Amino acid sequence: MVRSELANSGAAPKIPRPTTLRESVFEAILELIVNGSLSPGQHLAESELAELLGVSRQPVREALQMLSGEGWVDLRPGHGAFVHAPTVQEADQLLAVRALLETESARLAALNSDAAGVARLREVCARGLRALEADDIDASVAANSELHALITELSGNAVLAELASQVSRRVRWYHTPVARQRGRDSWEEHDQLINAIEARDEIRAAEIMRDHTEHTRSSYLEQRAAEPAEPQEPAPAARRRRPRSLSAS
Amino acid sequence: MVRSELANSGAAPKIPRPTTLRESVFEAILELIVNGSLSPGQHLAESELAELLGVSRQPVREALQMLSGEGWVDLRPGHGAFVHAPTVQEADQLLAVRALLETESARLAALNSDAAGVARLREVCARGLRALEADDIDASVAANSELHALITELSGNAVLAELASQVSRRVRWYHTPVARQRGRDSWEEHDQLINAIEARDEIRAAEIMRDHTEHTRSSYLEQRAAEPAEPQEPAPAARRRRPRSLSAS
DNA sequence: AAACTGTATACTGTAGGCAGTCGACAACAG
DNA sequence: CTGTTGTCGACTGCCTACAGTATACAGTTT
Repeated sequence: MVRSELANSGAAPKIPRPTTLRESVFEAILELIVNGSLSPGQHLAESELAELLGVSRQPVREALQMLSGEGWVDLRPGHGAFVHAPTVQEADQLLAVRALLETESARLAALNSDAAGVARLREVCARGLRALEADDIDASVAANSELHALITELSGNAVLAELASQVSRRVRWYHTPVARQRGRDSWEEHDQLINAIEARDEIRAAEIMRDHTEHTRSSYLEQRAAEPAEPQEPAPAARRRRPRSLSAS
Repeated sequence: MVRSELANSGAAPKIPRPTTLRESVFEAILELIVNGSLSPGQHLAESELAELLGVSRQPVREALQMLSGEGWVDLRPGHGAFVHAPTVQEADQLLAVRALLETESARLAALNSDAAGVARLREVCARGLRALEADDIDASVAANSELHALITELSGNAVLAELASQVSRRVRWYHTPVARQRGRDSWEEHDQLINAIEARDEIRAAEIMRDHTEHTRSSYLEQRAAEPAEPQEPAPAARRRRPRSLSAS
């Protein structure tokens, strides 16, 4: 059954399917949170976001609920959405979970990966190092995320990869400012990790990844210890009324 | 500062706070999925669910998005919601993740738990055994879930507990029919696990939990192997039009 | 007879609107 | 002056309505 000539003419550019509005809004708000335009604890009024983004309240509502599902905002019935304010304890717990998930990923990756996978790992690793040399922090951080994501993908466990991805995004938010501290060491550990994966040494791969994630964890805790204290008061949960300023800057 | 007499008159019946409608709808649909009224792959039309539950489409939409976030339904833009149809591979991966999370929970619980926690564990364990003696499968399964939830709680890592809880709920859905197979063994393993936790033996606790979850995993795979094949065709993703029957039974 | 095209139908995605509720502030009583 | 109560404002939660779009069916053409 020769369906049609068009079907075989591959290279379908996949017409720029306008994704649903709620997804665009989701990305937009997430960006505002990650880059700090919206500060933790801040109240998010649907109407204001809607006006700011030029859409109606409905897509904003749905986006906020998606964000709530991934832990970016807290939804208090009747009160609306508040940017999630992570406590030091919670950040630490999240880092612990990330360590667990990534360690297992590395172990499985060592068991399952093939030459092609290793090649991809090396490529990303090289890219990260180049970014580091060039003092391009953003590119370095991005490459770091990409490398970890790739490892979880190579684990062959999609569920694990999905979970690790979510956890990683939040971790990155919490400790982005810390990232610039440890660059060189981090990429050397990555290199050793790839070696272990290539050698199919699951024990060593897991070990290196555990140490690696523990390093970033302790580095995060040091950073926090150096700071004065919790920036936001924990009890009143930041109920300030009328923030009125969503100025994106 | 004596606030008021009322504040101290404990035993507040906590007026039946009407939770938001979307949460009730969420629970209702989840129940329909878990008990099989809605079969995997089935298309869920918002209007029908809305009419069935006596609410408007809006809360249904929001509930469906919550369900999508936890992996119960798949949301295809422009096409609506479909009950998630887990593949054998995915179920296996989920069981692997559960094993990972619960093993770590058991390890941490062994490190952190106190006498009170152990006492609660023993209480639940005893309850589960009684249910088993009485051939009360439902109560036994419930106690099982409760026990595992309690262990994750005792781990002291709330993030880990939250993740484990979500994963467990889905696992339970997948292998509920399998549960009745291994009852006696399961509760004996639980008993040993509690002993290890009480003895602060993190290594052994983790070991027992890993074996325990691996047992249920292999038992699941055996069950699936005994069955003919995948009940639903994977490719067309179940696009059947007009199911029209949401008959709850 | 087979395939293509036009039309009808039904569902989703989004917008707008209304009632209920919560918090804050001000007036009032003790 | 302190504690209480009434009123106002604002926001959320939900419902209804409309437009856009994908699917199925039937009619038409080759």
